[in-house]
Amino acid sequence: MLAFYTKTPTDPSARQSAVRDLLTAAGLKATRQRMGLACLLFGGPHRHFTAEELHHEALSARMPVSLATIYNSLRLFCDAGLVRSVVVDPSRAYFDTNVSDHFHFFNEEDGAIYDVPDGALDAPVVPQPPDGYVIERVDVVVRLRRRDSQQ
Amino acid sequence: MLAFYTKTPTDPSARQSAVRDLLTAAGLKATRQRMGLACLLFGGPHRHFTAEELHHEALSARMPVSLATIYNSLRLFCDAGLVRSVVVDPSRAYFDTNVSDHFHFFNEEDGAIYDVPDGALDAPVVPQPPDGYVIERVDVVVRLRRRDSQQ
DNA sequence: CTGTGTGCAAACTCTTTGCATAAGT
DNA sequence: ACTTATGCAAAGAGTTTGCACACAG
Repeated sequence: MLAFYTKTPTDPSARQSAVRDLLTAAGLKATRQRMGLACLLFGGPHRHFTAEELHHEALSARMPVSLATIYNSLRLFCDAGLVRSVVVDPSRAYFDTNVSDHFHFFNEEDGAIYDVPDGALDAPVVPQPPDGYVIERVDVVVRLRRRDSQQ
Repeated sequence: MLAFYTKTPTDPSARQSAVRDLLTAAGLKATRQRMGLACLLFGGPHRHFTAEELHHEALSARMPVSLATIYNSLRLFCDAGLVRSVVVDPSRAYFDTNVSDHFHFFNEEDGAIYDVPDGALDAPVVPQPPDGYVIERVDVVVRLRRRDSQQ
């Protein structure tokens, strides 16, 4: 999938089939809606987004998709490892097209998420998990506030 | 507040007034419901809980409180620094009576939260925040899975 | 063709809010 | 007394689901 990012075809039809391959390789049927969403998500640089944002974006791009399908597709993409969820806000689900290990800045005031640049934050030393458990993932969220914001 | 934990009075009426002091010191009116909730939360060792759990617990302890009041009180306690929120699950708000800096294990399967023992995980080196922002907090969540659980 | 995905609307969960009543200082 | 908190029920957000129709393989 990384390859997809590093050499996304600019030719529309080649790109179309690259997206199709991406989906089928993940074991997903290449429906019109999923193709459209995958194009939006994987056609450019990595990004963070909510279901709602992706929905608006799809509608703006003249891809009629229902919000329910957005949620369904995102769950499938997540299970397939094409995107990952970012848990930063208890009231909204965020997603990230960058599924590699990395950490996040989160601005609670406007809901913006940025990647912490690689190396800016030492990978935490993984602690011993409780007996009988294995570590699935270590999430690090650096919560931000505008410097001039009062509390 | 730490003092409250290290020397919670066992004498009921002394304890009652310790809880009252805790609330008024935080600038909160000491109502019956808040006193009851504060007793449940701060009377023993530190704990993690959801609004729903606290509600059940209060009802079991014969303290009739509405769920709305639980939510209102938790928000106030949070603002007052008596408890902190733990963001681990996009569908539920968790709270923690331990407001000091520490990290969490989270078992997604049953929703259980444990503290990572101090020293088991190096405090991450705090990265340079984006211009104009200051770091409010660094959250670290170690997601767990049962060793024998398939995916 | 056959099975799966989609859209819509309605259900569902968690959380917040409005308003009349009750309680704290 | 005066002000603020409470309880209830209803509203509100975000997400999921059921079912009829449409579409991909």
